[in-house]
Amino acid sequence: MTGGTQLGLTAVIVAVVGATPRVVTVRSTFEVPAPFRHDDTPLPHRDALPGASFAPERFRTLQEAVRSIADDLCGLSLRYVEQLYTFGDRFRDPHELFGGARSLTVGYLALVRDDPLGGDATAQWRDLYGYFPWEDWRGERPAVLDSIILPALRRWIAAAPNEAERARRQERAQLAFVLDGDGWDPERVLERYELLYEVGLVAEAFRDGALERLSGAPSTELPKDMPRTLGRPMARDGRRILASALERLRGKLKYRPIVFELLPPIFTLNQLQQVVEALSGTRLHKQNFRRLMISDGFVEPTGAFESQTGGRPAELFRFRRQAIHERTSARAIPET
Amino acid sequence: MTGGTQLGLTAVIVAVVGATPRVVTVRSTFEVPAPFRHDDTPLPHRDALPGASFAPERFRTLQEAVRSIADDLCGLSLRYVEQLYTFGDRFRDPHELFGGARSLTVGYLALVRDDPLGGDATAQWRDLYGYFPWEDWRGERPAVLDSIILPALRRWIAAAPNEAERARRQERAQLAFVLDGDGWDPERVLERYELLYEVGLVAEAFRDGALERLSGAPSTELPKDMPRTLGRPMARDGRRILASALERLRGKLKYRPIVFELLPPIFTLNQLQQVVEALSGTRLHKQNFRRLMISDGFVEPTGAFESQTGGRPAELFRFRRQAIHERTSARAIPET
DNA sequence: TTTTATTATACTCTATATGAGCATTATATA
DNA sequence: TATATAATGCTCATATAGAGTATAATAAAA
Repeated sequence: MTGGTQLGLTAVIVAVVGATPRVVTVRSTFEVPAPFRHDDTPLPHRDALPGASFAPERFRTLQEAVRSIADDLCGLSLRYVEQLYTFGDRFRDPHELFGGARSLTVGYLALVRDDPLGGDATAQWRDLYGYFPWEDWRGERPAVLDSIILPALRRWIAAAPNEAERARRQERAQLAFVLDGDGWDPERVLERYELLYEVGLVAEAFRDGALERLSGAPSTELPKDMPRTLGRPMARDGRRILASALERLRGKLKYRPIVFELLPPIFTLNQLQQVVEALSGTRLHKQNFRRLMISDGFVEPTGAFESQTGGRPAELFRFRRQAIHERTSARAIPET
Repeated sequence: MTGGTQLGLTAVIVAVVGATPRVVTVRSTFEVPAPFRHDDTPLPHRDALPGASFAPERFRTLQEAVRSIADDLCGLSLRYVEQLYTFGDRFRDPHELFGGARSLTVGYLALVRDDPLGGDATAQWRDLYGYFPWEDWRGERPAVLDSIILPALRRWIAAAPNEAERARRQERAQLAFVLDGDGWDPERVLERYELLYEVGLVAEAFRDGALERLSGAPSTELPKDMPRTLGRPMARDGRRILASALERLRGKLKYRPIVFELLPPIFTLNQLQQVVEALSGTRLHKQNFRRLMISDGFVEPTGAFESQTGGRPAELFRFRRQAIHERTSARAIPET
């Protein structure tokens, strides 16, 4: 049992302020150990997801430990917590490259209402789409797609060493980014991030390649001259975990009423819609959204009105918790 | 850092033979350590899910390690592997009760075609519904529901210490088992298992209570006289992991074409339907199922026919992999 | 005070998907 | 040749999604 494993917990803590989805980051303290450090050592990325190693003696469950981390590091009391995925690929944490034990982390998604941060002084809210600018389709089609991503993908496909590999690349790129035709799937967040990593369009790919070379580990092939990379990078595999979180969130949005965890107890349908749009990254049809929310029974009117709308006052609604029981099954295989 | 943690991997390996869903089990070797053993020490449950501790130096990814375990223990080459969940509750493994380190395991769902087992001589295929007899609604409504489960749930609700708790119990039972009305949700597999555990209708609840008392740990309150318990028990929290797997499988069935991983390359629509029914535990309308499969483009006719049907020969179909691209979004929030 | 801009809300229309059932076809067997 | 059995084809009613038009209630501008 050489080395053993180190088990950590990582939290993706999400809130929505107005129309902006936010995530909590803390400042990463990782430095390449001195013996390996050169003049051209790449600077580590400083945005990290809040996390800590799991202390088995202190917590009965992993979720309790996550709540404690969120409280300690961010001063937040989490409303909704859900396990995402356990990340265990070799070298996911650069410590491993320099003699550290194999590092695994269990990722969690947490939702909170917009609250002030306390705890660790480095904790702060950041715009989620700063990390994934290609994921926000609420306004125009994201400009980076046509200016950078699609051309780079086409070059990457053309550069395939053989025909079979070219076909595979074509298929992956088509599925993730829709090279031609339409059919952007908001849910393929992780697939897209991983493809960009592989193609070398995110800074982490270069950082990891450089660290691997420094440490003497066999390193990934990537162009020497770093092209323009996209989105704000994160320490370790933070952005991969964040991508998993956004993917899960978008998936669940459709069939579980989790948005309400992000809203105040009383809200207008427009606020509700803005939060959904912020997370799904798409625009919705207002009248139909309204019809759906009401007919599904997820909301009920309070009789009160919000008049700061700039137009006709909007009725205030509250979440109907019972609606979960009356839930209609998602698109189903036809029954009997 | 007292004790530390032990990280394992656990595989739920599923196949469908005809209309019977199967899962691989191996024989558990756990024994209560001698100093704690009494005359009335509960017998450990012998069905275990295949698993092993994670060897970080040998594997680049957790999934590689799972494939290796499946090969070593069961002689199987896994077609489809998907991470389920990481189980880390205190005492999920009885070793912990007797001084062992905190044990976590990462659960994986794997699908294979029906293959003979090799490897560990104790590996064998077992009927999945042997573990969850209340989950199979393909024939009659499962008899245990009315004969045992619902009455026990009603007693449990009535025995609540106060009104608030009674309401909570009522709500949970209604959601999971539909005390009255209709609306059985095939996907709430884990919720149902956990409720039965809490109510004391599965043998593991008694085993765990007894082991906790033996070890001196604070133990759960359960009736002294064990009532008739339901389904085949499993070692440790195997059945909880299995329930997660079935839940995930049923969920994915609706929007991802994973059934095809369980079928031979060429199959009739009836075979396809039987596999879906086996996993979902429900009956489907044959003509509509056919219409859906064809219109979604998931299958294409081969031109060949199967004549051992007992009636008109059935056309043989193959899976159309491209259909994944043309995928239609699941029940969606209305767009723009 | 009237007009205009703005947003909320109500309602309508159409295309499609789903749940259900009936009708027809192609086999094996009596 | 008749009968049982299963596969396949087709129709119909209803529900739901996507899209758009119409009306209502405000604040701010004219």
